[in-house]
Amino acid sequence: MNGNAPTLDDVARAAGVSAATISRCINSPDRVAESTRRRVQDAIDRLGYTPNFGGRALATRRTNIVGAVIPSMANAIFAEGIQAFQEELSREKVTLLIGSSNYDPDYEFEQIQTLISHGADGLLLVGSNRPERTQRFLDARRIPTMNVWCFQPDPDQLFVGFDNSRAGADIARLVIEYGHRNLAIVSGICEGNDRAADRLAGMKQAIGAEGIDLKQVTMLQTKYSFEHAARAFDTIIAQSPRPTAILAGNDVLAVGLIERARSLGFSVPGDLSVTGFDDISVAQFVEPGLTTVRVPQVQMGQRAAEELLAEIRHPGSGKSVEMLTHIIRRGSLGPPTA
Amino acid sequence: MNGNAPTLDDVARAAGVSAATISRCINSPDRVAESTRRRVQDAIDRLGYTPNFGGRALATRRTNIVGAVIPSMANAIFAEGIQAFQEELSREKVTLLIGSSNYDPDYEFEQIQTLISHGADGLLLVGSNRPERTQRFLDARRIPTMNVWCFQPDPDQLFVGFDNSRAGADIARLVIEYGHRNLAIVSGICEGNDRAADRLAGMKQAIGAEGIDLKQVTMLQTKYSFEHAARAFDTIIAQSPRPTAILAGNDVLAVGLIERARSLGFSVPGDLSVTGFDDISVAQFVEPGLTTVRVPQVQMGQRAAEELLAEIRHPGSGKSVEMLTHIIRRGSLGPPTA
DNA sequence: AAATACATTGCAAGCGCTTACATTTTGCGA
DNA sequence: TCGCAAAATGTAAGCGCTTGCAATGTATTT
Repeated sequence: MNGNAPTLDDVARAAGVSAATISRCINSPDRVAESTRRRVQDAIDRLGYTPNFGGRALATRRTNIVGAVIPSMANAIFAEGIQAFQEELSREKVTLLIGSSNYDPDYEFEQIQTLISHGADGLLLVGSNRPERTQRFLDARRIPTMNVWCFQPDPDQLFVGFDNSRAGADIARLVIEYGHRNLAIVSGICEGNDRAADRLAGMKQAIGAEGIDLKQVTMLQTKYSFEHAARAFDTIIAQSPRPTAILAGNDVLAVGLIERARSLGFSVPGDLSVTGFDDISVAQFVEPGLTTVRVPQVQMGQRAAEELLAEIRHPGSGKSVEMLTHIIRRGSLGPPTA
Repeated sequence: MNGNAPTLDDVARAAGVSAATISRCINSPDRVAESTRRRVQDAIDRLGYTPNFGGRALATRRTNIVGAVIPSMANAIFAEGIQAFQEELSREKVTLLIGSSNYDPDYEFEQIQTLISHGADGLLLVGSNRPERTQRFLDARRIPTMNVWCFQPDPDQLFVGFDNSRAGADIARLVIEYGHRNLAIVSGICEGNDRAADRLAGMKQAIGAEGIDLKQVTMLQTKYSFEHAARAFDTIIAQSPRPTAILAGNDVLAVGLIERARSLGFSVPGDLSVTGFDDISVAQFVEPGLTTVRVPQVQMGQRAAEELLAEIRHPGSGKSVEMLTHIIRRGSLGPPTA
């Protein structure tokens, strides 16, 4: 905030009208005569006036801010979706406040509180299962909240997302179709991360259904980073019998696995197939291209914005939307070699 | 904002004291008697009170928000730096509002206005040369502003960045040292982007200084995307004599070039070397690894936060800092083949 | 020409909070 | 016990904006 910022009154004086008129010029221009509007606009431009946010928030009891808490800004997974979300919001003159939780529920709660105390009219959150305490806070404040990246037919909550479990099952089934029986899974850490947990559950379910003994499947959970993936690879490759395919819980892990494999001299998919999840942009630029589950990030972001805004403006009017994923086939998945 | 949110008065009534006392409990607890403080804290907890941001902003003329406008959220270039910036801020209980300009000066100006009107106490901007109009606005408002990703010894402005021109020269020199005489440059679009322009200028200067005729160097400017880079590659590869090395203005372009090269059957660096700029995380995962200029993103973000906060709290006390870049050698640059 | 409707504009009361200043309470020395 | 400084608390005036209501001006109808 700033000492020399011009206020409504300054503009009013400059334009020779009352403050109310200026306010109306800005908020409902059609209630003001064309000629005055021009004069006012002129004064606004000349003074470089911008409405003071605090004053406006106080008077309207609306901030036109929505908050988003994403698990991480450091990788590309959420970038596109958030970008789309933001674009949709700014079309409606709503500002986005972004926080990141680093996949930590406590930190997520903290971020949520910050956002709320900054007056966020609504919230975008990733995933759905959060601690009791967080949910209680949200409920008590009756903050319109949109959950993305997951989907549950829960009438009390707003979702725009997809079924991680089903998508996980789909990709697992595809791998098995290719003839792999000897599998490993490298998942994200499931605790506090329902998307990771659901993906894993879906994969396990599909694998079991295909008659493969889950006890024979090496399963690891690790952080979403190239290095962690590399370490996971080292563990997996030491198994005997050695898996012929690794299902990764997301693309960052998958790329990490592929890189490590190749730098150790394994060929992908010759010696070993790898699949990903999310279809972030690296997925098509890694060598070989990553066979992965495409998540409709952009659509998800847009739609989430629409429905959240609807819910904010007319509580009860936001709708939940289930989106579909599909598998993108690139080179990283092939048949197993004998 | 929320109809049922308790206000200071509610708390005051519940605790049987005046609103002023509650305010003091929150902002300067030591000016309140221990016993009342406990009673008040109790009421606050019971009611789940959180100060209203608008009211507070209005009264203190401080928001504890800083804004950042980055050119793009869609690629990874700014992600790490911004993350570091944000972490540093939140340590000080300051919230970050992020906007993106899509490399468009007009849109940047718009975002800046939004940020300011939301009460940002200070601003983080990428690069330094912005339109007259933008600069005037900033100056008029006396908004503490930090410029990153560039460095100019301008006493009137705050910088935490590095010399793009020098770094550009460094990498060009390295390429020439490898024996390349036949060069091409694929730069970002320089108009309105001083970083891109400086990098290009540095490269040209170094190339000229090594006695290579700049007229023989194919130079293209294009948007930062894999596809645009691919198209640029097609142009370059049609040149005769064919360049043996391409200097890219950033890593996204470089990766795009490499991918296109390989998919057309060229070997990198066998047939053609490629260098990047920025060292985003894909750079080490593309095949071959990208020889590029490492930019100290994280440090830059941290330091920018520190100095900007200093400037906000005590105008005049923020310092400009020049950081150093260095070249990371990976596989994409090799000697030319005869 | 008077009456009516409607479009413009101004007036003034808050919105929830902080803070300078005024007032009350408390603690302590004489 | 009284007086007085210091500590604790209360009072009230804004901070910049929106908005219901009132007042004015203008055009249309009778």
